[in-house]
Amino acid sequence: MNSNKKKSNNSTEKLATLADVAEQAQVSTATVSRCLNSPDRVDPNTRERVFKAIDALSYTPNFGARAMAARRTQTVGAVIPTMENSIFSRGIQAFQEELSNHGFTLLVASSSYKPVREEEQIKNLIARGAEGLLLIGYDRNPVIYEFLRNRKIPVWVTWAFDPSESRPAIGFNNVEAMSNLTKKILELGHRKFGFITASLKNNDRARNRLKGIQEAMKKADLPEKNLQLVQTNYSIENGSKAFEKIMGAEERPTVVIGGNDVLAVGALRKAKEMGFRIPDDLSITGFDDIELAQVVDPPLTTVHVPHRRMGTRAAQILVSLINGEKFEKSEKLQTTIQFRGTLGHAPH
Amino acid sequence: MNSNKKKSNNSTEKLATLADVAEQAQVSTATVSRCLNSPDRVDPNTRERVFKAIDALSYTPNFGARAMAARRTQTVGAVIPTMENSIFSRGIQAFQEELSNHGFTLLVASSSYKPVREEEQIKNLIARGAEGLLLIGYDRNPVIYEFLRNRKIPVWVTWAFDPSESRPAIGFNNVEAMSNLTKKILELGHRKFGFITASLKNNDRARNRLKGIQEAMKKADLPEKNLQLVQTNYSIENGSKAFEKIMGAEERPTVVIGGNDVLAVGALRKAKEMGFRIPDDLSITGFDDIELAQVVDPPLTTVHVPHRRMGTRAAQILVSLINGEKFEKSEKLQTTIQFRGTLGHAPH
DNA sequence: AATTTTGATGCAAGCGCTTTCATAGACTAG
DNA sequence: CTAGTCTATGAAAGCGCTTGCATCAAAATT
Repeated sequence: MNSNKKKSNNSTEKLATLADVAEQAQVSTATVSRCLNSPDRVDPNTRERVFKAIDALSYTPNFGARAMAARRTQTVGAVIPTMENSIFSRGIQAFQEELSNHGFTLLVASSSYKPVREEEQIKNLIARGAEGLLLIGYDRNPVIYEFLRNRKIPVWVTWAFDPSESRPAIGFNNVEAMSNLTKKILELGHRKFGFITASLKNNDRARNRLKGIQEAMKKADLPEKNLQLVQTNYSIENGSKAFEKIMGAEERPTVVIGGNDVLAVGALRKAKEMGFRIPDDLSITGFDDIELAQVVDPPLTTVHVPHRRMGTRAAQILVSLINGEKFEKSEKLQTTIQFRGTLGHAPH
Repeated sequence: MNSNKKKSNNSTEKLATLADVAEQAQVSTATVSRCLNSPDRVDPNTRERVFKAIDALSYTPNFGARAMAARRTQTVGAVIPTMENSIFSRGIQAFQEELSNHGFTLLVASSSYKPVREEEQIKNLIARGAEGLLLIGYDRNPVIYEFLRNRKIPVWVTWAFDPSESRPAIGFNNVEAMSNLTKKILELGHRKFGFITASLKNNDRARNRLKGIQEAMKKADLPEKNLQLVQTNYSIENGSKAFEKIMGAEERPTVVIGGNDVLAVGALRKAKEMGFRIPDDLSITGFDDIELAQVVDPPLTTVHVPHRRMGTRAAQILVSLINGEKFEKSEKLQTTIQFRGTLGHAPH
């Protein structure tokens, strides 16, 4: 293009490097490096000179170069399905705090619930030097696991614990959690169910939650047709739409179970718009117990998940793994039902 | 330590490198590199051999090495105050989508509203090769700006537009937005105000929102004491507490303005708990118009911010800047008042 | 006083890539 | 048939750092 592109910004002069600092401080690059990485191995006077030079030159170490030379990045990656709502934020927050305690940095990426995008992000994180990976749920192309195994990158699955899966994980049993909730719902006399879920494809957590409902229903001798299912993407708006769809059917359920809180809240909103009194005319439940659940009216009855504990523990495990410790056991965390205002007796 | 630490995981065998691929495919490293970066510059047969080798070895390029050799990272960084609620998520989502359209990757970090942490994160992003930076609001140590200028890293401020600041930005005028809202509130007869805000320190957006209220009140000849102020951190819970505090005072306001939706929703929840009928007994307003605002009951009257447009445009600007184009003009986006159910006439 | 130990520093070899420049072969044109 | 033009490839020089090894002076030990 035109020549002024060359002149501007970052093109002309180069940024300060370790070598520049070394020169300015009249020491070798080795010494500067030591100042940065093990300051006590260098004489206080020299150190001061070096730091002065660093300041003067606005020097920042080049992470890539450092990573390459040291063959360490002190970085772990996580790819979560979405950052748009706060389903994962509390857990990830705890994850990163704990990592930070161990001197690690977290790189997060999101997949938008798309397998292809997840794969890209995984590779991207690896390329950026992630020494360990946190992934949500089990479901993904085995090729990825194989790839990761080849590259010897420790991986840990979270947000799920499924005894039928061999891969180690830390999380809760989605089948059990949902089955427990369903039992409570059954006790309250409900016999016709609606379930709004994320797409079941590529989502073991969603499938297992469904399974939990189905198992509990079966135990109560309810036929499958008593469960009306709608799959959609996680968003409040979609929850509303799905709710409308369910209520448009001839046989209306007396309870609508949300695959997560976001969906449930969407349903709740629409339900109120449509004039349902909650929980007298209709019950609604969620899953996750994010902050949202407490601010809607009535507050949402939901399954409480120990997000923070999950995140913290996951960090500890991953750090051990990276440090070369063997570690193969899954850990199961308990969920509890958080009774609030949206679950009541079946009407009549 | 014990020797088995050495043996496990990533220690023993090394990962495949470009050179390994080259050897396996019987070509030079240059050719492999070309296969990756400009595939059409290499013979189809060779290319196929190379890709086969890449697959066979589970090779992934080392980002750090590439960045160093190519002196490009195609990465931009953003540091936002928090990921815990969705205030920034929509804007950042749009930001990243647009970046992605231009072949850039986004690295996000969060500062937890702490200046020190923000500085760390900025340096971290720079170290990781961010070629441009998106920052929220103007307020920060000038030293940082100076540092960034030295390093020739393009920076753009967003989520704010303040004509009195010289630094270029894209965002909305917080003073104006809040002043407009306040005028509406005044028109409805309110004379006593409560304002729940984030800490005013290091937060120009919060300060300007306050200023907006104050200006409008002054224009209406209301004394300063008619505005009761509580500073707290952004969270629903804190919003509730702040609300309690405000209502504990002898002179109760007839309207409580939330510095953002999260705070407002916390106030709303507590207000209902305390038995206020909203908006008959008391009005409440928010700021941001995040999804949360629509699901509370009554739905929150708030200031709508064009998050997505802001993010998209910010990405475009930053990309231009990185490509060496000159670009110094701030852009102002319009906010609108989103009237919903929590703002009504002053009681009596 | 002679020897050993210690501490601070420098030298230089890489880490895994990109890219310039050179080369060699295959074509095209005169 | 020779000169000129392409095209596909390789050799090798770095990019900015860390770190093992060597060096040397000063401190500690004998």
